[in-house]
Amino acid sequence: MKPKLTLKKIAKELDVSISTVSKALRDSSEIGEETRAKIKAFAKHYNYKPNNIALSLKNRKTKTIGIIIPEIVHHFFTTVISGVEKVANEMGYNVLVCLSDNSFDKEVLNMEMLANGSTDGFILSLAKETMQKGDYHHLAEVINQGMPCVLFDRVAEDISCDKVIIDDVTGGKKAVQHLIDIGCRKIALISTVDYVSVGKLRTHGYKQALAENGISINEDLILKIEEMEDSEKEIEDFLKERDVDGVFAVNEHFAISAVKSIQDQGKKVPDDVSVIGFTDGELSKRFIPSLTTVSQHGMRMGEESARLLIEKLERTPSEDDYYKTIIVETGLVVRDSTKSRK
Amino acid sequence: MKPKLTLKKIAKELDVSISTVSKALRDSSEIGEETRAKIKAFAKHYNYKPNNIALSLKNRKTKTIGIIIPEIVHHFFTTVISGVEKVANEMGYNVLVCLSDNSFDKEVLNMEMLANGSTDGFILSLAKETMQKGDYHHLAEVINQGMPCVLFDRVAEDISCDKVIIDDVTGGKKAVQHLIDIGCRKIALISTVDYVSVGKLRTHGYKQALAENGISINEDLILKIEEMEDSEKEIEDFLKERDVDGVFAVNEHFAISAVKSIQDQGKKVPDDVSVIGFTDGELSKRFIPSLTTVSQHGMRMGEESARLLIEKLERTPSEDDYYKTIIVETGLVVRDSTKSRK
DNA sequence: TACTGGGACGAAAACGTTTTCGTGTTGAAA
DNA sequence: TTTCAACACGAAAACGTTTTCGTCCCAGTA
Repeated sequence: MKPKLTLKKIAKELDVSISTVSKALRDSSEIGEETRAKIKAFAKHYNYKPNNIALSLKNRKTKTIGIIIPEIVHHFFTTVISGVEKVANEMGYNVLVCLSDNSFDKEVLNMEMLANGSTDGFILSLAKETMQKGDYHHLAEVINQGMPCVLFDRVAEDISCDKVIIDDVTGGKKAVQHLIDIGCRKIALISTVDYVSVGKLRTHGYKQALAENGISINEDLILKIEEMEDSEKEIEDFLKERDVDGVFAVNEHFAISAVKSIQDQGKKVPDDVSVIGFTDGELSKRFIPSLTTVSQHGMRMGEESARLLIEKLERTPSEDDYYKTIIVETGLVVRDSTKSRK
Repeated sequence: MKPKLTLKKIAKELDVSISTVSKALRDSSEIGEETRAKIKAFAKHYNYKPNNIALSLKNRKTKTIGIIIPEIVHHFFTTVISGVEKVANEMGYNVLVCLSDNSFDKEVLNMEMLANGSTDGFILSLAKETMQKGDYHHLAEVINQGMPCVLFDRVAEDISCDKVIIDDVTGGKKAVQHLIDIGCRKIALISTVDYVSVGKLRTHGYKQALAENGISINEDLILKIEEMEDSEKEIEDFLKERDVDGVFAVNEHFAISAVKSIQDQGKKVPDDVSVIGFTDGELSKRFIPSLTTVSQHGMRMGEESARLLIEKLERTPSEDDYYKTIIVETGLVVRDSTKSRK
């Protein structure tokens, strides 16, 4: 086991000064042809690599960006990470992933860690608990310290920073419009509680689509789910007592639970009831019947977020500073769970 | 925007020396009651947090561990990350996630980054390409430099370091034994090419189970898939021409493709053919019929890996050093895709 | 011969910590 | 009055870099 090589050791070995070694390795013209060659050969032979930590301290930048997500065992978020990683790597950045577990406290903790020099900036999707509390002081504080920050998907209106979101309203509208187009009239909505912004917005879209098509909104056809754990049963109970010909679910899981309970009732998807989900994941794709969904392009969102962040990092901070919000458009992926009933 | 507070600034502000501030904040008895209180109050009020990078440089440890995985959009790996994160956080460590994209070059690059001071050690599952090449010099080198390292799931026999694996042979055997127990005799295997260790080992288990039950091994019932992309079609073609009553697939995707093509042939799962998969993911759980699988306990593997790594990090390196291999046992989760045919 | 300029290199500061080892002041013991 | 702890604090080195500014020497010019 040989300990890591440093400039100092090279210097001692070759009997020159540290500065000379540093300059030689960076191809400074200050150093004579001969010494330069000697030093570079030595460094190469013993596989010298500069110490990242020392560089970070010196340059006051770490070349790593942090990303904090509510949960990792979730297809959408992993595709986002994937996108972030991709452009980060292309631009020479590392990615530090943290999980908030949807907990406010963990989110605060994570941010504190990342803000204390570990990263140059970060990308964040808010924890459910944070949105519920509506407490964003930790964000404001870190941003105020000059740390660039990009919010994605689950964002807070009143925080001023870059954002990458999808147009949830339009996405929801698109989904419901599809159901209407294929002839559904009694359309149920399975959503989350309102403090989760995406749930609220998609519900908006649902209502808009109905309104625009002259279909009256029946609040009894709207289910709002709080706990993922009990969702399956709740959905089953909900659908059992209602006569619907279309279901719009705000995520994959709800959509699948809906399909199941419809089938359990002896009805068929899509023949009797059409079902459409949100977030295009492996589950939707491979389920039987495969699910029609509104796709969220997580990869693209990750890429955009990373690009936005790095752009900000590599500019002088003063250069006309303003915050962008990028809206990545949703797509409708029509599969087997919806079918025209004309 | 206020720039970050440092010891130096506090010192200047309070007109004491840097050392005094440092000591006061660390509650050194060297510093008088009064000054200590004053400094701590000031630091608290202005929310001083020590700079992680400087600490890392000083202590020569970063309190972060790296994890390199072949792909993140994969349920198993995300559960592993989840496990790693959990125990890492408990022990006060951060987690730096890198993706090798199953590419040898990216794996090498990632390791070099992580090894240059960014992390204290790392956790790794080999890229497919790496296993194919059988080239582990990058690993050997980094380990030789004294960086602790834990391999999980896709490991290399001839690298000496800690390892966390499942008993793939026994897992495969367990699966096939289950099929045999419920009365299957013509059992197909859908596996990966042999250089992916897990594919090879599970194939072993398949053969062992057959042998132990006096069923002859028919190589024609074994399919080895190279490219994920074409897998669906390959499986379809394979199953179309063969008469089987049971299928053992080495992952979720293959299992689902198998179910689909069996159904396309007009046969029923599990009535005509029982199907069992490997790796218990969301897909298996929510598919209809839900899949019987061998569960791999990714979370546990992540936890064990992290524990192993941190344990090594926090011991003096000389203290009787040896390498452990932890085998986390697989479980059989019986669901709707297998059924006794007696 | 005296001066100048530039080539080749080294010393030292800086990034933000921690820690070891002074050093100056006080109060009490001799 | 002298001496010596104990106390409270500061200076400086160290971690591994990069970079600015010297410094030295030699060759070329006046």
